Amino acid sequence: MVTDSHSPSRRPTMTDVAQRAGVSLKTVSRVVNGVQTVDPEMAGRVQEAADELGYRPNFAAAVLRSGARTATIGLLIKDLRNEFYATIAAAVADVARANGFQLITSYSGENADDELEAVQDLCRRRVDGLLIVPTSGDHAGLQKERDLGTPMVFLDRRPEGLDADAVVLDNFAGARAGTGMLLDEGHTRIGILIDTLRMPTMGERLNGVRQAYTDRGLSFDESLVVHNVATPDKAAKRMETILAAEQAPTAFFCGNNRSGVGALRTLWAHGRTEPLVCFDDFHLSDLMPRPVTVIGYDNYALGALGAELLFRRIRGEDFESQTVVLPTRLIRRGTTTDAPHPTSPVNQPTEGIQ
Amino acid sequence: MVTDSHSPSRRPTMTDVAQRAGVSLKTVSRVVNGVQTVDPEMAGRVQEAADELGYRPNFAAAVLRSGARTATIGLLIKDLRNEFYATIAAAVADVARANGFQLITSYSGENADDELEAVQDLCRRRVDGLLIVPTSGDHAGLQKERDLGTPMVFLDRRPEGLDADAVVLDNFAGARAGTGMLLDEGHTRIGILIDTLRMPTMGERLNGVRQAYTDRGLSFDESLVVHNVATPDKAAKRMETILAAEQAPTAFFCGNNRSGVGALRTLWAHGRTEPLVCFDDFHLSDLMPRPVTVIGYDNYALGALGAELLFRRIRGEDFESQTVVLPTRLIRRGTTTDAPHPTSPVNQPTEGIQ
DNA sequence: TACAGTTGGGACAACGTTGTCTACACCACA
DNA sequence: TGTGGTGTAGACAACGTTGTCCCAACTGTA
Repeated sequence: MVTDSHSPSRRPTMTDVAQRAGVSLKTVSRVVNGVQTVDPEMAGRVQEAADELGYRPNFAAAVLRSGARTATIGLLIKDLRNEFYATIAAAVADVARANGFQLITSYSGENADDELEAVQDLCRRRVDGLLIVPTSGDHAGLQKERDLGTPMVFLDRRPEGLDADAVVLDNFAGARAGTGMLLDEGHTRIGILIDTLRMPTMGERLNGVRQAYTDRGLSFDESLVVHNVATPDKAAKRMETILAAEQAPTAFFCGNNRSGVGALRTLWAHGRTEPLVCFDDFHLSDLMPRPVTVIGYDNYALGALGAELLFRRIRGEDFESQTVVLPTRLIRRGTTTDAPHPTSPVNQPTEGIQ
Repeated sequence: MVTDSHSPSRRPTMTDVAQRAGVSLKTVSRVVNGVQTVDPEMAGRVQEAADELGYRPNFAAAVLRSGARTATIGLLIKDLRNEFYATIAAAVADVARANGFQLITSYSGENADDELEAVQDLCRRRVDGLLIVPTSGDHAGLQKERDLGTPMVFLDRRPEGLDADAVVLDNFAGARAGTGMLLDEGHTRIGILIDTLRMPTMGERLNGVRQAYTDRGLSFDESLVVHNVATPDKAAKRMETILAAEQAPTAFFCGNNRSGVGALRTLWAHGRTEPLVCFDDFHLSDLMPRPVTVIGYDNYALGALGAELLFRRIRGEDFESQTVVLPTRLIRRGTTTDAPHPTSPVNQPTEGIQ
């Protein structure tokens, strides 16, 4: 049997460095942490030994002993291939970096159970805070984790059954303005394509649509609403049916960019020119063959404000749970000029997109 | 002076649970880890105590003691707002999740020093592996970290001055095919817009352009190459000058999607119809007012294959450093049908985009 | 009743680091 | 020469967990 004097790939520890430099463990600790009460000659020797061995401090051990922060936040988010989520992630990453924190990006899952499991894993890792872009409905399960001392901020959707901060969009006002524009242009039969109403944001947008009708003393025909349009492909298919119908709408409102893009594809494939308003701006929407009016917002700010809020909590600031509502902006293309519309007051972010 | 019997927000530990359940620390450990040699009645009592206190295992402490993996990988990447990087990040996130790992997404920085610093921070945190989408030129500084036991895989660019795995695109073949198409259509004055040649990928693409000329016995006019086109705005501006020139090119080749999008903007704003080939596909490129031919590739596969490679290393597989070259595909729009072109052999990924 | 074998639970040390306390050497000053 | 202060370094314990070892209590059998 061969005795291996040292396991081959074990990382060197402070003890190894101390031995090599002929000093105590604690002195190495002092040098590594830049404590000034070490004789320069000795510090030099220690540094040399550390370099030779390729010593790298074990951050987790230091955190464990000192009770310091892990300097890590978690982000629960769905699909980074989606421009909307990717921009949020970019904003959060920027703020984390500015604060010297690392960011763990985790999947928010398909339902409340997945979400809870992901949160619990991050809590086991003792992240200092969590940003959650929820997919599920009920967040009551997370209350316990928050009470246990992990601050949470929700992005894009208000938490349900849970007392926590949030940064959301003014979905109602945005949809109201977008629909209003179409109504004011004389359209009364507006086809509405939305994703499932289990997403509260969709409900808010649909209510905004209804309100635009009410504002003008018009009645809204609920049969013009097409539900569960979750993907561009679905939207494109549904549009085929809609356009073929006898009394086809003369204009369209799409609840998000996925349905919007799909609907446009079909519309243009048939050479149709019905105006379409899309909630969510999307990349290159200004380069499209026909002007696309969109309801845009500062997506980056959504993430950045959420992260800032979280860091205030992490720094120990204590305040009532708050919900920041970000304004949307109707970006008219090809009709009149861009015009902002009234919305809930909010500290307007200054960060630009791109 | 008030003695605080227990600090207010300290998380409960195994010791606390043990005390409450009236068992030993070790028994709690056994229950938490699902060891079967515990009396069910006692296990129940422990579980109950743990639930009441809101006990959450300290993952870092467990890793420290047991010497297990941190089950974490690091991803160094630049700007998630860029569709190219976001897709890579999404792929890496998916593979990490499939392996039960968490993903720390960190910024790869502007230069080799930033990059090294980011890598070192992740090594202090003892990530089990690193995926790097490099921005800098020289990676020799990372050799040490790799030797110390952190496997690394480079994405999109080959490592320089460092022995490590990589997954890259066949930039040369892609550019050659794209330029070849324009030449075969009869264009000989092709304007070339590229970013800085300090990006080796740009050099490979430019060489592909040159090769296309050589293939056909044509000579390439280097004065048609516009360098340092780093943003869409820059591309749009440079195009203004180019179009105004006396002997303007009759076709264009853009080195990446940033320059491509900017160039198209100016081209279309002037109602020009010169064909343009763009390296990198981009979102909605098929919905553009005029057909845009692009050199596309499976971006998601780039990230996924890199992550798979990394996990093989993490699992302890030992093999020579390898570089996987992903094929590109010339996507002709508005001219003929899509046609793949010959390229280096590689196990073709099956994952689709979106 | 005595003994071996099996089962379940606790005591203790260790992972790699830092906080606290103490010890020693040196200097200045009385 | 004694005293006190300062500057530097080491000993020891502790962070929250798990691995190892051992012991007590059962079981079944001769």
